Amino acid sequence: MLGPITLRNAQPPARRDSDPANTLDHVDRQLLIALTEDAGVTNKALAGRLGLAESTCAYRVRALREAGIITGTRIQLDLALLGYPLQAIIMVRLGSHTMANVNQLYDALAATPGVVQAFHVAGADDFYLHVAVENAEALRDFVLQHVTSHRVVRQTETHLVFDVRGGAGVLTAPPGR
Amino acid sequence: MLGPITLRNAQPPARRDSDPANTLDHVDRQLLIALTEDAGVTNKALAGRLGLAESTCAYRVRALREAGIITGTRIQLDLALLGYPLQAIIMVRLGSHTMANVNQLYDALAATPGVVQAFHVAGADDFYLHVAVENAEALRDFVLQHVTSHRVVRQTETHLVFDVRGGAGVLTAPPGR
DNA sequence: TGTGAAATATAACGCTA
DNA sequence: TAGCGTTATATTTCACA
Repeated sequence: MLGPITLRNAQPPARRDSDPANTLDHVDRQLLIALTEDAGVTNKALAGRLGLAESTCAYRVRALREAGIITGTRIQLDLALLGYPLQAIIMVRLGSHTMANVNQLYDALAATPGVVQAFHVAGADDFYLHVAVENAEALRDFVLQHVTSHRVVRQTETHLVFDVRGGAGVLTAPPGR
Repeated sequence: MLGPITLRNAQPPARRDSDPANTLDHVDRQLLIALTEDAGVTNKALAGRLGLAESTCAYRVRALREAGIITGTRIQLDLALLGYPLQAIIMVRLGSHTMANVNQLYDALAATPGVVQAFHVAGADDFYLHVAVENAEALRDFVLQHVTSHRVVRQTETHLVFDVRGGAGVLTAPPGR
């Protein structure tokens, strides 16, 4: 695996400071695309796929991590197999929008078990919560116990999720190239 | 890295068939939590953290993959650093809901560059698209060129995303244990 | 970019409880 | 059946040319 990196002598990331996107060349882009499809690919396979030397490939991936472009790697779980087959988007609207209220609630909601992702958004609603639960009853309990129980929450709206898909992402069509 | 696996003789996943969630023991749970935090952790470190033998640790992770609980690993990208600092949720409502219409549009939207995630939902709206774009102009163009350009799309509503966070996930509080 | 050597990870095996 | 330790193989990492 292209694991944690500690650079000792070289200083690769200097190049992507002020305008990172424009310093990403075609090879970097291809690397990111390949790694987005499967982060578990070995350096050898990755190098072979792009026609790079293994040493070069490892170096560039390391540089992408150092530059902060790649922020980490996550596993993907089958939530249904884990016993949480029901997903929903819960839209949360506050009654009071002081900075403290908003931030505290955001922290609390994101830390609530069952929350897969939390969006802080502009507009009439304040947060969208993507949650996964065991069943309809658990969903009701989730909203009552962990969302509307917060004083600042004025209103919620729960939308059942039939399906979620990872999208194409941003890397398929180079922006300025 | 706990990479792609090709089992040759052993058949580990037999145990989690009919009721997978209930066969997940505490060790599996801890493994998934650790891997969710950082999928790039080495097997050695993972084994050490949980107090398992390395061989056992590797075996269990492999079994989780074989069972389909772990469906893959993805890298996380800093979208802003990549030149896409603006994120939005676009709610999409159709005018006609034939199965073919819905599925075709879902496919098309998910495959559109810039789409990070696509939700197919119940209710008045049909899809929520989480998108990342270069700037406000690109967002407008995205909606006009890639969403409302589809005939079946009756209405869209775009909500700016201030911030997204990964939530606590489903694994922090064991369900039946 | 390539090479080689050391460190590490993985897969497979046999043994134990 | 699950866990452990060992071995052989594969892979990564790092230093140097």
